[in-house]
Amino acid sequence: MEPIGLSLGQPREERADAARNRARLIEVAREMVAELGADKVTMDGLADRAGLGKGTVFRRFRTRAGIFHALLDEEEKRFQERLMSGPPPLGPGAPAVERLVAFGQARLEFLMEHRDLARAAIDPGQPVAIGDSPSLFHVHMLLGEACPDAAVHGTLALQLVAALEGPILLYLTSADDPGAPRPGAVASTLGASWQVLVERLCA
Amino acid sequence: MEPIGLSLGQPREERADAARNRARLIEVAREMVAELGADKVTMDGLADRAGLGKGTVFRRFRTRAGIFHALLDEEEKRFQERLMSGPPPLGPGAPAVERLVAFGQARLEFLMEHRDLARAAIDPGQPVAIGDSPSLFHVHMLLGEACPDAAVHGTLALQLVAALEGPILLYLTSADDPGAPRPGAVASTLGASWQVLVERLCA
DNA sequence: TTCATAACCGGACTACACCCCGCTTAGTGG
DNA sequence: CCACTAAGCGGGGTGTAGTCCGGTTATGAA
Repeated sequence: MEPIGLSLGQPREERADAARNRARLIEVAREMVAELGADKVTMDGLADRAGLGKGTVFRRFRTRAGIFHALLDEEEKRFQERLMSGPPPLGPGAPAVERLVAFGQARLEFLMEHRDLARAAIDPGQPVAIGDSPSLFHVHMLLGEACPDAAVHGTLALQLVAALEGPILLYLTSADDPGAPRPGAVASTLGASWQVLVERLCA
Repeated sequence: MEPIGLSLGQPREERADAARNRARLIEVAREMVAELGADKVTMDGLADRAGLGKGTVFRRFRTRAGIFHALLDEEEKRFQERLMSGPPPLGPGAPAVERLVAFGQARLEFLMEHRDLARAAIDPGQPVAIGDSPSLFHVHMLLGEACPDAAVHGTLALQLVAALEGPILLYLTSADDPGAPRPGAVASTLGASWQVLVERLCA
C-alpha cells in the first residue's frame, strides 16, 4: 500500500547526521573566515578542518558562494527581526518615508559590516537572487505606502535596492584594502545621499 | 650616455608583435563569444585557436574577465561617442534632466544588448572599476547641472549609476535563460522607472 | 650588419571549484 | 531486533584560471 496523504513541500526532512554536519560546517567556516579571511577559505580546507569529505561540503552548499550565503543568512535573519518587530523608525510604527530612510541607513551599515561575506556570497555566472530578497520586499512595501502615485513600484523598488546595495557589492574595494576609507564613513556618506534620494522621490 | 628627455607615461610603447597578438586575440575572442557564448570561452581554448601560448593570453589580459572587458571596451567607445558628439538629447544641446533621462535609457539598451559580455567582464573578488567609469563621470556632470542643490553629488551619482546598471549586472538572469523576458521589454520598463527617479529627484 | 637588452613567448605546473559513483548509515516497517 | 531503502558520505578525478621561468625575438644603437 501507498502511504496516505500528500507529500510535504520538502520531500523529506533532512537526516539527523546531515543536519549535524551542516551545523559543524557552518561553525568551522565561520572560524576560518574570521581567521583567514573569506577569500582564503577553500572547499578542501573546510572539509579537512571539519573532518568531513569534500563531497559533503558540496552537497550541503552546492557552490563555494553557497557557504558564504549560508553564513550571511544567519546574520540576515537577525536583521529581519529588527525590521519586523524592532522599535521604529526601523520597525513598524513610523511614517513610511522615515522607515525607508532608516532602512537604507541600517542596511548600509549591515552590508558594510559584512561586506566580505556579502561579496563572497555572490555566485559569478549566477544572478543574485533578488526576487525573493527581503530587502526588495520591504522597499517595495514601504514605497507603495510612501508614494502610491509612482506607478512603476516594482521596478523602482528594484532600482532603489540596487542604488543601496550596488555600491557596496559592486564598486567598493574590499575590506583589507589598505587605502580604503573607514567603513563607518562610507556607510554614513551613502546613507546621507540615500536620504536625499528617498525624500525627493516621495515628496 | 643616457638618452635625453623624460620617459613617457607608458614606459615604452607596446612592441609590434605584442600589438599584433592582442589584435588577433581580440578578434578570435569575439568569434568564440559569438559562436559558443561567453561562458564557454576558456583561456586555453582561446590560446589554441589563436595559435598562441596561454602565457601570452594572460600577459595581454591579466584575467579571464579582462578579455571580456577588452571586448566590451570597444563597444563602450562607440557609446561614448554618442554622448560626446551625437545628437541631443543624448548628446549635448538638451537640458540636463532630459539628457540624464536619455542617457539612462540608452545605457540600459546598451547593457541589455551586451549583457553577457558585461556580466563576464566582472572580475569576482575584484571591485568593478567605477571610479574612472565614463558613466559615473557623465551622470555626475549632468546631475551637478540639473540639481545644483543636491549637496551630495558624488555619492548620489554613484547610487544612480548603481540603480541603472545594478539590476542588469547583478540581478537579471542571463541571456540564454529560456524563461527570461524580452530584452527590449526589460530595458524599457527599467527606463520608465529611471525617468521617474530622475525627474522627481531634480524637480 | 651586428650586438645588447628588454620585452615577449610558450607550455609545463599549481591550486582550486566542482563532479561522480561505489560504499556506508540513518530511519522505517515488520 | 532485523531487513530494506534512500539519503548521505568520501575522496579520487576532471577542467580551468592563473603562475613561472628558460628560451626567443623585436628593436634601437654602434
